[in-house]
Amino acid sequence: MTPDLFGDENQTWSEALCPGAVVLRGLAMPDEAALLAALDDIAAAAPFRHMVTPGGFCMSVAMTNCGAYGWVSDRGGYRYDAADPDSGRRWPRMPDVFLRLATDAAARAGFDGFAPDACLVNRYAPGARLSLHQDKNERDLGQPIVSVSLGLPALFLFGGSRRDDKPARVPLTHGDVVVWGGPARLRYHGVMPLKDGLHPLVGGYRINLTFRKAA
DNA sequence: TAGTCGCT
DNA sequence: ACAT
Repeated sequence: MTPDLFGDENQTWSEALCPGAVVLRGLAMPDEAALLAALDDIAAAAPFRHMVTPGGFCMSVAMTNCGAYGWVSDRGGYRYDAADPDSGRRWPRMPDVFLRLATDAAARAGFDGFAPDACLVNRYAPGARLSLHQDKNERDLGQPIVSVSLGLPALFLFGGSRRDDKPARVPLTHGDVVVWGGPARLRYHGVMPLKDGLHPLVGGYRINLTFRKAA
């Protein structure tokens, strides 16, 4: 199934057209205040930073992590590391409110037993973007990806298994959760440059929580 | 190619 | 295309 079949820009995808991928719109967040407070605690312990790609470019998205493992990038490549390279300390533990949200969303998307040990926290300021890429540094590709959107809206690009497959354009906003796994696990994805705005709870940013089973 | 840049 |  190719992403072309999704059709027009504003058309939402469906499980029927994209096996293994689900968008949960406005997922109920039982304790949104606790979620955002936990986010602040993580950023205080492991500050957002702009990582460098193997090509030597500074990423526009600012990142931090929580959980047993964190995704890091430098001139040596991409990898998961139990320690924050900036501090040498372990990443902050994954808050229970994060874990519940991720496992509930995965279960609702048909992936029972998801037990993430890594949560990459991406912060998009206006103009920040992520070019098309695959998540393939995880040990067990049988485990899905759970992506939680907070704050400003963004246009998510969901492509095929080849870089030159035309991506579907999926608008995502605060409270949306995308889950992909199984046949969709290695699909290319990215985010268009963020537009300016102000979210009442999050401010002038989009925050994305990406849950993975890294090890 | 988790990048950027330049030309059609 | 470029360069990692």
